[in-house]
Amino acid sequence: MGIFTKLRGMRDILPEEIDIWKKVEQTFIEISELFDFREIRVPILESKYLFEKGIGRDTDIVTKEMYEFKDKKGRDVVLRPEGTASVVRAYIENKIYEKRKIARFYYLGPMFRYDRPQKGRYRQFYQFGIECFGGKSFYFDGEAIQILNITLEKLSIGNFVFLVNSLGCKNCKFKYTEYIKGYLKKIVDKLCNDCKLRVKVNPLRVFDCKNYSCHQSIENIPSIFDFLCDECKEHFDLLANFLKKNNINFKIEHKLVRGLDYYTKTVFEVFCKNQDIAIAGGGRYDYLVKEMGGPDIPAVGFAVGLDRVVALLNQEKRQKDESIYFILLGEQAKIKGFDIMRELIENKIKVEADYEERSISEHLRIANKYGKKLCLILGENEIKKGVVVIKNMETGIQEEIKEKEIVKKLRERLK
RNA sequence: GUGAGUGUAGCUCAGCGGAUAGAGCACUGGACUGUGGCUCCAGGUGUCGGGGGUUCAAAUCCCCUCACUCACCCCA
Repeated sequence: MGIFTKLRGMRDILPEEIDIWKKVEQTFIEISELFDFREIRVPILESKYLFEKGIGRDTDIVTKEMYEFKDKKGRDVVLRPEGTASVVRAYIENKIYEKRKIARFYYLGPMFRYDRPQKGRYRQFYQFGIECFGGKSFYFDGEAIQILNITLEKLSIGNFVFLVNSLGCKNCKFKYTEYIKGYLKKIVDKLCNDCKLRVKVNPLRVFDCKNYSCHQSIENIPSIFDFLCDECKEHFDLLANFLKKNNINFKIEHKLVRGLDYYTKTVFEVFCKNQDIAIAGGGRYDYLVKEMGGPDIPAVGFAVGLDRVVALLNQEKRQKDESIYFILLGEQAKIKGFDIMRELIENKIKVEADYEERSISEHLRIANKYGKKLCLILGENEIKKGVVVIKNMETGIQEEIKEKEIVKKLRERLK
C-alpha cells in the first residue's frame, strides 16, 4: 500500500464495475425520459441554509451528517446531502412554473453524508432521482412509483416490495403528530433512551424503533389513518387502487415515516428483502416549493441509491473481455500494426495491443489470462506473406488471412 | 456520535509468548528460442496496519492510534 488511501466512506469504482453502473444509470434515464422527464444538472456545492430550510433544521441529516465548511468569503457551504432541495431551488430560481404547468426533472450524481460507513452506505454515494412539479392528482404519485417499478423490473432486481403510507396534509400531519406526542408522553418510562429523545424531536420516528419493548409499548397506538381528512384519505385510497390495478407489489405500512420533514401525504420506500435494505425512497411534498419562497405548487419525487442497486446486480455476473488482442512481433510489425489498428477502430472493432518486446508465448499467456476470444498475430513471416493470423483462443484454430479481409473476417469470427 | 469484530505475501487465510514467519491460489524463470491453457522443477513472495509498553524473548500479552467490516442512530 502506498502512502495515500482514500478517505473514509469514499470509494473507487473500477473499470470492471463500470459496465454495470452504466447499465443501471442508462436504464433509469431511459425509462424516465420515456415519461418525458428531462435531465437537470444542479451544483454539488450549495448554501447550508438551503438544506436547513428544505430538509428541516432538526433532522439528523442537517444536524450531524452534512459536510459543511466556510468558503474563502466565510459563507456557509455544504456538499449536497440529497437532490430534492437543490432541484426545488433551481425550479424556483429559474421560474420554471411560468413556463410549464407540469415540470418533470431527473437528476443523477454524487451526494455526501458524514455518516459512519457500513453495508450499502458510503459518505459519497450516488443517487438517481426524479421530481415532478405542479400535479396534485394521485396519478402523479402513481407515475413516480410506476417508473421505479418498471426500471427495477427491467434491471431484473428481484424480491422487492413498495412500502406505502400517507402522512396526510399539513393539518392531518400536525394533528396526528401532536396526538402521538401526547400518547408517548404518558408511556415515556417504558421507552428506550433513543425513543425518549424522539418524542421531543420527531415523535413519529418511534415507530421505526427496533427495540422490542418499545415495539410492544406502541403496539396499540392509533394509526395515522384515523386522523386523515376526507381528501387525504381519498388520495391514498385512489393511489392504492392504482397500484393494485398496475400489478405493483406493494404493502401498506402505517408505520412508515421518513426522516425528511418536507413529506406530506404519500410516502414510499422500495425495500429489498435479499439485502434487507431500502434501495429507494420518495413521496409527495406539497408545501416545499412555497416554503422555499416559490408559489404554492405541489410536487412528488423519489431518489434511488445507485450504489445499492449496483450491489444487488453485482452479485450476479461479470462480463468477458470482448476486445481483440493484437500480438506484434518485432519493430516492423509494430509499424504495420498501427495501420491495421487504424482500420479496425474506424470499423468500431475494439483492439488491445501491448507494445513491449515479448515472446509469442508470453503474449498468448497474457491474452489467455485476460479472457480474450481472439488474437491477431503479426510478425516477420506474416509481413513477408502480406497476411495476418487470426487465432481463436477457445478452439486454438488459426487461419492466415489477407490484409484486405481483416475487418470482414474479424466480424465473422466475433459473432 | 455509540457498540462489536478484524488488520500477517498481490489474493484467501493459518500461526496466538520461543529459533531464519507458513499453506493454497496468483506471480517470475526454466523444461518448451514464432504458439496460450495441462504437467513438472526452481524461486522474490513480508515495514506481521502504525506507535509505545511488559518480557531474556512479542505477529502473539497490555495501552494508544489508524484503517476496514458489521450493527445502532439515521438514511439511498
